[in-house]
Amino acid sequence: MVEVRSGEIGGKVSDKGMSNTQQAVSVLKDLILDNRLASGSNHLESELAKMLGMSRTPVREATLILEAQGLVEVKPRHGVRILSISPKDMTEIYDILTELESLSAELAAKQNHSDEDFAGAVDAIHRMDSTLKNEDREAWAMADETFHSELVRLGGNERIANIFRMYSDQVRRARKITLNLRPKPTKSNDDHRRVLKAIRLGNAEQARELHRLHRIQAKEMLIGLLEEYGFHNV
Amino acid sequence: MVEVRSGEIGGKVSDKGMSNTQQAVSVLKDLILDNRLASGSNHLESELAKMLGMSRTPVREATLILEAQGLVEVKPRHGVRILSISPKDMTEIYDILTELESLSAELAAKQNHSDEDFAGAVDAIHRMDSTLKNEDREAWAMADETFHSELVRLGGNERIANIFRMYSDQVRRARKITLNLRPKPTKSNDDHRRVLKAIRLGNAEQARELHRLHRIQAKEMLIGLLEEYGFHNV
DNA sequence: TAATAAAATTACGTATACATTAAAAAATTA
DNA sequence: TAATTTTTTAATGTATACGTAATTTTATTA
Repeated sequence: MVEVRSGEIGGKVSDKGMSNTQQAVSVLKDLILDNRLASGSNHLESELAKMLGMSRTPVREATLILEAQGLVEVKPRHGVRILSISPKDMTEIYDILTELESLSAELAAKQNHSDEDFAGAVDAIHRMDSTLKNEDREAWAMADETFHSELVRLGGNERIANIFRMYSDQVRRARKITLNLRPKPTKSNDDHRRVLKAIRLGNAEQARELHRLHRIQAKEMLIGLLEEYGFHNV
Repeated sequence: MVEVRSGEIGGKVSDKGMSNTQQAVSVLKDLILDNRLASGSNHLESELAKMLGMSRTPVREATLILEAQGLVEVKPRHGVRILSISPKDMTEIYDILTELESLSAELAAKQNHSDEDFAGAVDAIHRMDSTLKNEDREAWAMADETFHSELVRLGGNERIANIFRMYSDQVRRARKITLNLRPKPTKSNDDHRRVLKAIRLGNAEQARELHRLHRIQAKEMLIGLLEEYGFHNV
């Protein structure tokens, strides 16, 4: 049995001010995204409670929150089921992100952002370049996600940002798998550069369409890989 | 003090098989959407528990779920705050729905739906026509929401359906207010007819763009009305 | 009186107890 | 043996108890 608490395995260093419920959400999410709670597996409330070193009450609350976020399914008397992601799920999520990120690009282009506002996105692109040179795909993926997240932030729609975070969590496992199967993502870096340029020039429609295309291509490659390699549930 | 339980005021007729937590979610949601729990107001867990005739535990769980759905904010020691909707919130939500519904129209057009599949949408349009003739705007709004919901269903992306439901709930109060301020929504009916036609003809790009335009116009009118009449928080 | 400190209140977060009921196991019957 | 019924087990849903800490009230001081 795994004993998981903040300072030990859980990950997060500082739990200060966090309620047990919030801690449980955070730790469970980490465990799920790391695949240490395997997708498809079931876990009783009491088991998780023992694992997290707290009573059932906050664990139960956490599972309800995670269920609302789409990471688990609470099935009475069968425990909490860690949801897996199928190619169909990936398609659904990528379709949504394609639309909402493209809209974000459009909205970002329509605003009067300062150079400072773009610093995060510029830095992300730089890191994508350098990590790609070093063949560090793990780090490249992080920088890539940062760029997308910056794009969404620049768009200024907070609800899109929430949706983005939620679905990024859900597809992380699948992305990790395809990361080393896919060809070297040189084009992604170029795409991002072009999108950012269009945004900075205030060219909303172009930014939107460029990003949309980028996303659609990324989706097709990813789904293709998942199906080609037979990952029907991740 | 208001005593709210299923058969009495709560609304839902059958609570069979529903846990108290689920009932609490359902009843509280109804109360919020009906504005019987006013937006902006705060309510202690114990108050809601007494109101719903159950202990704090399920009520607390319900508020966490409703918080994850964006209807309330849980503020320790200040109670549960019923969130209000500002024009900015409306803009955010309508922008999201515009994209996701337009995508749904596109996806629907790309599928091979039978006539039966379209029955719901066709019926909704008929009801929009008849209710408009009878000047029954309340009923018109219901039919309109049904059409949009059918559109999303035809698109086949379940996550979009979830997002749609969630945000429809959030904007219902605001829509109700503008319903009698707006001009007679004749054009909406025509728009829907055209979108549906494009979908049935398999003209994905046209369906997408038609619906997109429809949504953008609806949004601008709605936000315009809210601001014109000074509804800064609904 | 206004500002500060002390005391009282009380809402929340959590643990725990327990009834309910679904699932599993055992016993019975055909 | 296979199917059915009964018994047992145990996970959940809910109520409740209670410590903690934030807030409010009261008292004290300048």
